[in-house]
Amino acid sequence: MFRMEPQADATMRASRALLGHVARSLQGALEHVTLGQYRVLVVLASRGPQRMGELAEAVGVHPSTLTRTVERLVAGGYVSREIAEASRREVIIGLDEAGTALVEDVMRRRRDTVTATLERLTDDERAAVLTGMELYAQAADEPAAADLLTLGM
Amino acid sequence: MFRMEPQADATMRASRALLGHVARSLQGALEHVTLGQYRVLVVLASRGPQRMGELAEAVGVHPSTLTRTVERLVAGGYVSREIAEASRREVIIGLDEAGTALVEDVMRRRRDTVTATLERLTDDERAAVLTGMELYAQAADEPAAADLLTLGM
DNA sequence: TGCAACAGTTGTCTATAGCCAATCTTTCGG
DNA sequence: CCGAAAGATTGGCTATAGACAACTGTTGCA
Repeated sequence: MFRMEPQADATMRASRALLGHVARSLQGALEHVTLGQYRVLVVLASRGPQRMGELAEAVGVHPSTLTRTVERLVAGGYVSREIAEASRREVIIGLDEAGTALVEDVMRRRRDTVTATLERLTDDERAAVLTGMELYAQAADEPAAADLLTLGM
Repeated sequence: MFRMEPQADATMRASRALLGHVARSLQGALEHVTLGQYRVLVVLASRGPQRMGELAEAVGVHPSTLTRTVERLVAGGYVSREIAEASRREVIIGLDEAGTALVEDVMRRRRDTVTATLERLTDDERAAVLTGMELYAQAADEPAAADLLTLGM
């Protein structure tokens, strides 16, 4: 029977580092929108335009709550809000320019930080990181979208 | 000139997986306290008892905001609040039982998820993950506490 | 001893988030 | 073509967070 602790420890340490990078990438965005609002943007970025109902379901809030949140996002130019062609009682929310830019900016920052970290390593080390990260990512369950949303991914 | 993208991609994927694990570990706690309140608990867990002023500074909020937040945490039995022996104008906040339990529970869940992920790998693969994670953790700047707090780490 | 600086709290205000119930419009089925 | 169901919004309420200004009590120093 082997001991899991050393690996788990190393992974927890690396997770702290990675999460520090994730967190830092979010800081800028959180000066413009709240975490809850950012979560809406992330859903739209990954799933494309959505009906209010789907969106509320995806984000996990009451439809009436989403109405107000979307109201603020529209006011900020982050999302667009239009009546569906097919059915006039449905309302479709989509990412607008500011929203797209915000999400892309966060991703770019995150990626830059990761890249900067990797650049401190030698080629061999970098290859080892690649292998380790790929294995971990594969072994992990596909992270439930709902889980990630908690933290605005 | 080499291409950084593959490594950065893999690392971003792994970060999503890890972040999913972090988020899931937080879900339970967020049924009891808000993310902001949890951040206070995390600071206390990592730095030990603090003065109100230090704590407000660490969490990055106005002292008056912290007064109210601490009020709620005391009411929930998460933290203790007592006047400093040395100076009666200072107030020391410390983790109480419920607070300690909450933070430990989150950490335990997180660790369990990581461990479960690693258990799906062979010994060799696990060793490769260990190596990769350690290299990345070393190369990363020590994550600024302030950054981690954004996500309640 | 007396005053200035320090540490926190309290009062007041604004913004966001969250829910439920009620309402309005639209769509769909009989 | 009429009533029920669907989709979203509005009104009303509570809780949290956040800031600033004003205030209270405590230290420390001159």
